[in-house]
Amino acid sequence: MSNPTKSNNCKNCPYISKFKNMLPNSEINKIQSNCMIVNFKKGETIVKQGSDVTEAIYVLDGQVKVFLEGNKKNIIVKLVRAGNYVGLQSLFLNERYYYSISVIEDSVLCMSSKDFFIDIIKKNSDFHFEITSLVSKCTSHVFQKIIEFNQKQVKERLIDVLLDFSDNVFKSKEFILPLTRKELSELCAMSMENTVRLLSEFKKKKIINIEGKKITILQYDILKNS
Amino acid sequence: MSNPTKSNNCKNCPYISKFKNMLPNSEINKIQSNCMIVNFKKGETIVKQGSDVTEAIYVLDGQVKVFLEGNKKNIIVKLVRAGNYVGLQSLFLNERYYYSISVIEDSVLCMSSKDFFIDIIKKNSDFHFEITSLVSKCTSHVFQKIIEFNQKQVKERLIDVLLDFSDNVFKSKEFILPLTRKELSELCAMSMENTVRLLSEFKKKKIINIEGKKITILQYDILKNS
DNA sequence: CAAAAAAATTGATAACAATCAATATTCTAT
DNA sequence: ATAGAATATTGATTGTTATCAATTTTTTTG
Repeated sequence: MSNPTKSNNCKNCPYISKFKNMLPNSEINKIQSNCMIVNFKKGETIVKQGSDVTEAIYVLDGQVKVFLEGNKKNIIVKLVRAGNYVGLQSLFLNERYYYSISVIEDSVLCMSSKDFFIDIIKKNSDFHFEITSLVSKCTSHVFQKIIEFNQKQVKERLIDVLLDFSDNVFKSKEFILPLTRKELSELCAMSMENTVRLLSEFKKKKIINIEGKKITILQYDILKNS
Repeated sequence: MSNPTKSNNCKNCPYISKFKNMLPNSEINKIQSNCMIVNFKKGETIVKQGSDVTEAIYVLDGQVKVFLEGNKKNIIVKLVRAGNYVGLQSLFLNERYYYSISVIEDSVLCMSSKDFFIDIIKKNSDFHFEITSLVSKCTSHVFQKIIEFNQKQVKERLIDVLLDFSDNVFKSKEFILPLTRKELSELCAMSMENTVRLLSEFKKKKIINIEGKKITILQYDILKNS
């Protein structure tokens, strides 16, 4: 983490503009003078499981992971990319963080204090409603994870993650995995050895190609139906 | 489901009074004339996975389960008792229900239409904030479930459920399980056979006693540390 | 650049938990 | 009250996935 700076222009922020029609200019000005831009380097921790919730956190650039720290292994609940809040679901509870957040590629975050943020949403019902929807969407996502982790086997879970990267994140059959093998396994809630083994199996069958972190999906349909 | 009736007095409803200080009387009157009291019998379905979200649902009496319907087995994500909303997290999304809700003991529900409910929260920021907090709490709960299901073994999961009933639900070492063995296993995300096997094991070791659905925790500390 | 550390890979083994199967018990409805 | 259905129980077996171990490759850092 380095160089927290004041925002100089929320109105032109490509991400915050999503909320422009929910907030009058006067409120955006208030947000601008109350938020802080902070740079994080890959690997740095933004939020540590068990710590106090003091800030609303918005990812302006880069990508972060939300994960649960277990005894030996972690589980990555989701990746959050630029243009999204992260950790919103803890902002409205008098509880400590029950998960950690760290940075998987150099990132820029926008932070506002919890009290300030709550004040803003209470005074702007459309924005408030949007925030409620976002928390709901997070809940929905976690429900899906429960299905994913408990009703599917490791192979299917890994395939789902690969297809998600291809279909939704990079929108390309070829992409650079922004995760280590260990992180990939944490995202699938399985052991790293099995992750590697399955990737090798797919490669041997020429369903995908792997060069380090570069993955190419060669036979999309076969992968999808494996 | 039977006999939907108009509410006759929200102000004296022991549950809704939790929100009294967040809503002016005029709004409570509006809620009263816009909500419907519905009785459900044990086993009946309130919400079917995949169906449209049209109502805000509040459990006035009884108990319901929220569960994910998988291919062969279900997973119960949570039990919701009297005095709580259920399914709130779907009310603010333009998505269908991604889970089902059904009744595990005869229950009385209070239902308001989605649009009406959203209108109410948008006009009452304290109540709105409370609803946001409740959705957040739900998210928090589901996160815990991910840990529970993925970092703990079946034995520990079953123990956790038994202790939760003893400590938090019935606040007694002896209680009548409101679930079948199959439902208990779905709450622990494990097979029914293993659930029964483990219960039998605990009984044989005289850690608990079982007579049908009546469970008595005989050696609390040993159970807790098993 | 070299040494050390971290990450990735592969094989062998073990543990956990699901499934299958058979039977017993309890509940439900006529 | 009784038949049929649903639920519960126990044992045997199988399959999946984690763990352990050993090695290779890549990355980091002094």
